[in-house]
Amino acid sequence: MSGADDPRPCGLRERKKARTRAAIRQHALRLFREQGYSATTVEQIAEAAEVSPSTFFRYFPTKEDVVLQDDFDIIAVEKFEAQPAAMHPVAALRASIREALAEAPPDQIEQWRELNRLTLSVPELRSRALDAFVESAALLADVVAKRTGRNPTDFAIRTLAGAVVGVGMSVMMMAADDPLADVMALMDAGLAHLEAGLPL
Amino acid sequence: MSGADDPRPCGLRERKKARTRAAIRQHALRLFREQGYSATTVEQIAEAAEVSPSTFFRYFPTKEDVVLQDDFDIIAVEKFEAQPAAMHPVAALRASIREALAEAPPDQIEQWRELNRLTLSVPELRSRALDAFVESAALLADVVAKRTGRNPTDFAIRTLAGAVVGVGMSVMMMAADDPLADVMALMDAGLAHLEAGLPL
DNA sequence: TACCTTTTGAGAGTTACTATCAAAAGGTAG
DNA sequence: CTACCTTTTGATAGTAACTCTCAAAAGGTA
Repeated sequence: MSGADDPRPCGLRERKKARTRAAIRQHALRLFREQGYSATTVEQIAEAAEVSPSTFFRYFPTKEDVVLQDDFDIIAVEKFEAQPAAMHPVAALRASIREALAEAPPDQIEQWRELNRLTLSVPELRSRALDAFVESAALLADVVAKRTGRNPTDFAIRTLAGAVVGVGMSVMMMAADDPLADVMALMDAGLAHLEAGLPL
Repeated sequence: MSGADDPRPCGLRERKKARTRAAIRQHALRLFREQGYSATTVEQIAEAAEVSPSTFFRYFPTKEDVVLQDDFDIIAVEKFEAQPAAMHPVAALRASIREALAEAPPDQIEQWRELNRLTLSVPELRSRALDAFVESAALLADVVAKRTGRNPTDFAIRTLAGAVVGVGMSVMMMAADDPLADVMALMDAGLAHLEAGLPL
């Protein structure tokens, strides 16, 4: 259920921590599903996971982070850096997303889907997700700058990164309107459209 | 109830409300400037503005809204709708922003600047601002759809709107890095770049 | 003046989050 | 196994952003 945990569980301590973390998230998501995000208190989550509220906050700095702490971005960025340098940035990004999805186990993808759904439907979470998106964009801009041997603060590069992120957000909003939509497929289409020069 | 809708502040009541609202915002911004956003409590603001905390929350649903409730977007959208229908959406948007700035009094512009600075420097505010940005984009997409006689849910249109918003955000982040920058000039340059097809 | 509506403040309550600190559990050396 | 050190945990107390309710005050009207 909780997908990508540490690939090598070393000490007993590490394993227990991972289990606690997974338990908290699992019970949190269940409660959110059953009674809604804001109607669920941290105290309830802690009780369900059989830890103290203090411990909850040790594992997740905020209630939002139970939903938002997500490794998809990180994986995608890793994939991006592995793309051939000659590739157009937008094309490289599309490839990265495709690869990240292809390699992830199905239950991981299903969890991403649920987190996505939740994020889109709770305004509080959506705001923070957008913020994370923008941060990823800054990272993307840096990576693109490195690939093209230009300054990371280059206006053209940052504007491009901004446009990419904007398309991503627009896709998120479209997916929010239609919960049955395949977010990742839409994302690919949106980036393809951007690659084509945004024809109307 | 006095029948007709009143777009102008007529009675004493309306004027007092406007004054209270302005006082709260003014004292809040001063306190934020003096001691920082998060170090300032709603209680302090209420006391400075000589109202009760209850009254503060009647005027602004959250502490964040003191900073974020902003009429620039609304004005810009109005301007946008007044642009000739034949104009390219991005060009029309650039013109709208230019006009909105040209018509606003200098002190209004200065306040926008300060709000902008604050918004960029406080993560909490930034998140919410991004959200507002995206909402404006949805509005923009609708307007563009009307102009071109297409479906408001048209993928190409929403993707274009997303890209525009993304460029806007990227400009905001660049301005955050360099507080001396002229946000509006950067915004115009970014949109011009997008209009040109995002050449690297 | 009398009356009705809107606005306000006071008070109590909820919840996310922070800080501290002693107890418990995990891990290690003798 | 014992003694010891480090990490993790839970209890407690506190802060601050809200929310709700209700009666008093102020604005407006007949």
